[in-house]
Amino acid sequence: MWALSTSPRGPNAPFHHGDLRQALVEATTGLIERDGPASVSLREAARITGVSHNAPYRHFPTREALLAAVAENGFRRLRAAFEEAAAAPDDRLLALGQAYVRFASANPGLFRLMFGGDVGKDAHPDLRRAAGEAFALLREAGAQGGSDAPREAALGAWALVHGLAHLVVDDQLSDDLREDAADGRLLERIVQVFGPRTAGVRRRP
Amino acid sequence: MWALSTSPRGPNAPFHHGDLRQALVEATTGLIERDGPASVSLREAARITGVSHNAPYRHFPTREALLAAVAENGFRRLRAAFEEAAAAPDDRLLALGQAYVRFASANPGLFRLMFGGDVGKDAHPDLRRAAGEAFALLREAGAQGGSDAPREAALGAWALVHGLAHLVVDDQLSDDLREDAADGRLLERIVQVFGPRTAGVRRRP
DNA sequence: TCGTTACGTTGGCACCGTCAACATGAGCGG
DNA sequence: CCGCTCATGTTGACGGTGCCAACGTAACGA
Repeated sequence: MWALSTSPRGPNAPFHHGDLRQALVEATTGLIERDGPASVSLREAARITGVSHNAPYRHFPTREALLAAVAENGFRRLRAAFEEAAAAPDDRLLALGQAYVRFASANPGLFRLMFGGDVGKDAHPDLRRAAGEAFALLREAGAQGGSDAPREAALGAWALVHGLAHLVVDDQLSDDLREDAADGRLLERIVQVFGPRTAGVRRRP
Repeated sequence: MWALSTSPRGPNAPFHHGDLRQALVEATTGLIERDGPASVSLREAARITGVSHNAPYRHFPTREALLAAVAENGFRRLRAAFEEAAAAPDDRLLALGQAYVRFASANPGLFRLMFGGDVGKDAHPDLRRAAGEAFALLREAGAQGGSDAPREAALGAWALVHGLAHLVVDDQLSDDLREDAADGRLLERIVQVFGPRTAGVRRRP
């Protein structure tokens, strides 16, 4: 899905790259998905992009900053997925949850980077902001659930979906379950037997 | 909580350490809690333990094997916590969930190592076994929930608690929520508005 | 046209994981 | 009690990594 070489950049390429920053983010995204966030290397990203091992430092002060940019990009993509899911005519909250798990299944490495705690949102405010914007839709949909304890209900829903996504990306589920999780069926089944306790929330009777 | 130096081992310590393997596991556990699983170094663990940088290789074929041993130890401790919680007279499943979140709150680094996917259970069967044994109690308690879809109910309960634990260790919760999560109150409140939909699952009312 | 400056390169440092060769001494057969 | 064996620990080396410092290149505005 992710081409590791964004632009080969032959031996007599121009001195200036053009958009090295974006190229590095894309190359790193590919590396993360291939090797996991822990073993991604600044130097290899540079190699793939076709620049010297120190060029990245003109755009990112540190390796973690590069990873933060990749994670930030991930949160933007997650928000786009949420927006698409929120347009669904049926159960909006379920659709958002399914989008969440689907995103994690499709980009396990990226998901682990975004939520693995290796980047540290405190040191990267832009990352925190992007994450907050991604979850705005989710909070909004959770708040209008009609529960008498909306805070707890929303948190429970988030925890349930977040946990399911983690079980997928950390490979804790059997193959068939992982498959069912990826396309949303598993979450649908879970929600049928396990959800807000308040009255009349059974969707699609 | 974890002393980083297990035994200073002065300059004229005996050639043989005695129980280097265990000492390395303990030192590494401390390092993980201090710096996170990603930035723990074999050489520093050796330094702390007071041996040369290559001594660990007599006990662990690779850095990942050392981390796997630490994670395995973590699963044993988690199982002990489960056993203690299962003795609770009240709601056993809730008590197990609270123990789960409490363990994560008390050992965030270790929890991230155990579930972060950086170790890979496939390559370390002992780790997989220890994890399975830790969850035996949880599965058992989940199965006797009396739901008409026990598989989905148990998975939902696991996902909810697992997700809540991840939200804690990955620092996604506000301070007061994290505190409430650590001592089990938050999970109790969540379960009151969000739980199995089937009737009569409240044990010992 | 020419200087400023953003962007990229070369070279070096300390640290890391890992391999190979060697040193030590605990434990056992005699 | 001696001496051998071999598990355990040490020294030294190699390539790779993140990052720093110094330098080259060319895009662009005065």
